[in-house]
Amino acid sequence: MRDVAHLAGVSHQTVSRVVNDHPSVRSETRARVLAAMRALDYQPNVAARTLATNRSQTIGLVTFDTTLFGPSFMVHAIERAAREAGYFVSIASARELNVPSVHDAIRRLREQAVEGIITLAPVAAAWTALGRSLLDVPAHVPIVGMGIDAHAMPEVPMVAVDNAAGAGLATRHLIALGHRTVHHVAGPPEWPEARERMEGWQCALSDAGLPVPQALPGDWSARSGYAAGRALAADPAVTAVFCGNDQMAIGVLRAMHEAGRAVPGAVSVVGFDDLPEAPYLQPPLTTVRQDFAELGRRSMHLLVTQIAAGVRQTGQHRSAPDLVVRESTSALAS
Amino acid sequence: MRDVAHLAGVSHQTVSRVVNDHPSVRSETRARVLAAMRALDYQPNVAARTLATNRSQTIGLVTFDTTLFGPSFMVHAIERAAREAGYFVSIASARELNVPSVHDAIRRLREQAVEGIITLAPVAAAWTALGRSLLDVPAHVPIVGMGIDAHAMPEVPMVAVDNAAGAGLATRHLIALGHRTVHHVAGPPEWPEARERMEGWQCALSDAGLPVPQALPGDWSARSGYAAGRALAADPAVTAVFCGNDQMAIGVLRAMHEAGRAVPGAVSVVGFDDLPEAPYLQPPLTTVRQDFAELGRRSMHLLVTQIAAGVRQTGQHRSAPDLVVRESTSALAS
DNA sequence: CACCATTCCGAAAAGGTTTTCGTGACTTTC
DNA sequence: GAAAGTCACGAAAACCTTTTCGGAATGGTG
Repeated sequence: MRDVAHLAGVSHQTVSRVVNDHPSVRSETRARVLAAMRALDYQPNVAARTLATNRSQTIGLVTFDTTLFGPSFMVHAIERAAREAGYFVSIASARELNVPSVHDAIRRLREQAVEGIITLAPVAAAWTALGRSLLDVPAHVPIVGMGIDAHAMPEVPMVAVDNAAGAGLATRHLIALGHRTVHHVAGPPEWPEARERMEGWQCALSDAGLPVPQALPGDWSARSGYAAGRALAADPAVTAVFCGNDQMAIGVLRAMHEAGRAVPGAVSVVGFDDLPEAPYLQPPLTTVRQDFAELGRRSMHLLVTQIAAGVRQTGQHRSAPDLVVRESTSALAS
Repeated sequence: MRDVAHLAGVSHQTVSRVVNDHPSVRSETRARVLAAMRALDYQPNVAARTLATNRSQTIGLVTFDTTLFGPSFMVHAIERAAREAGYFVSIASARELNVPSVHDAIRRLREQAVEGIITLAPVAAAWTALGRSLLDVPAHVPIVGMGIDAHAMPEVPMVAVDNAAGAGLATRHLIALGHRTVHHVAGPPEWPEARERMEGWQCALSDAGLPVPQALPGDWSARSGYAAGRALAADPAVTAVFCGNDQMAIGVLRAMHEAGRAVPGAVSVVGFDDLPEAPYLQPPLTTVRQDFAELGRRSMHLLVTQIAAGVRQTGQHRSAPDLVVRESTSALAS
């Protein structure tokens, strides 16, 4: 910067003014400075700027498993939104699905002086711990939780799809097709999304006065869906299955096929997420679509608002999912 | 830090020494300082440290579409490896699939003073531009390209799976099953991976003295695979298809099914990547597996080496893929 | 012509750490 | 017992910006 100032024949403060678009600098001077900057390939030093302004222009993202479709899409959407808002994004993943890992990721991020944090990691328990850490360091760190447990963490603003409503949509769709009950392959209970979807499914069944079978445990993977599917296929009473996500639905479809139970002829299957591949599965999967891009934008917006205001906000921001009916569901053959 | 020093009754330099594990500080003093740090919940200021040491402890990741399985997995693997090596990772995505976008992402990263860059974005053309930018700013910025065009960019070290070899494996597998030729659904030509797989497929056919049909264009998506699949299904001469990735293979499987052409009875299909869902598709997909986690570790290792040495390295680091045979391929019924 | 506003720019402090150098105290060695 | 060496720590400079304040030049006004 000193060199630039020297070359342009001004002082370094003037260069700073040019960089920051300060009004009071003659346009002729500005041009000279800009020329010098280009000539020397000047790159402002973020560290020094951060030190002087106390603003890092960076937000932190704590992830757990970016291999899953939802989170990976979210990373993309958030980066996009952050760039447009003039922020960099730094990511820190939780090593494992437990409290210390999430805590550690947040610590690393804060150490890096991020201006705000968005978290994609699940673990209701970890959020309790986060709450504690947030109380330790009073609420000057803006944060938004994506898909966190709203009950356990009322003081953290959250944005998520309305999972219970989505599950309700799926379950009622199957009920309307005449199924006497709907079975459920659930995601891991550590994920609030999984629990909410399970609740939505339970409620929809209860409200319709139908029996609520035991849900089968899954871990979001097709492999776990396949395992659950084999169990369901063995029971001739099973005619409708709602899966916690599309990957597990893929596993269920496979298990049904192997067992010779036609989908949707004998068994109807519904997923959740609407993967890009969903229309091309065999059969094309009926599923609940959530608008990940919109969620990403919303969370970023919420974070920026908090950063600007310097005040923690609260509240749930739920977006409504849609049911996309394809060919994996049909009326119960009576 | 001043407060910590004051509380511990030492000067701030001593605190710095404790933080940086400098040897010459009496253990009793160290304990006092550590206690003070804990008491005041002291967090060292990264900006100031970066300013003083000229090291940001951050590496940059330029991505394009983290929605695709490969890249999203890679982000995960790299973050993991980076953390273990003591680095933060900051991501910047290219807005579009062209030169200025990639260039801009790199500029943003460099502005942020990252110590090195790993790029997951494709576009051979963009890499040419990157080469230019690297010459503008002489090689003090360590970099590694994942899946870049090795011919166009010999001076940038790269790590990738041996795509041509993988494509050869797949194609020869089909040839060995008696197929008279193998059709190909290719990824977008902007991606070097797609071009290398295409070349591997061509070579394998030529080497076997078989005719090389026109490849069908795809964009990695199941949708594009489906479109290509419909065209292939309409041609009764088609008995074997090698797809540039698993998603497109999903689309092809669907198209074959709709057209009433049994897989693998009438047509054999091979994919590339080995998605976690691949074993649960209908039929379970024969595909080429690449070890994404290993690739992530390797690229990080290469980057760290460069950062430590302060010298740009070059060379290709190829890892060998495996063919995973499942049920979507079978011998040609003669 | 003197005075005031306004515009443009420089001087200097501040931000929090690392690092080099120096100093005093203590230990070793012949 | 003195010289040499080691250890623990403090003083101060350096890293590169931003920002506040004040000064100088310019232009306009009474």
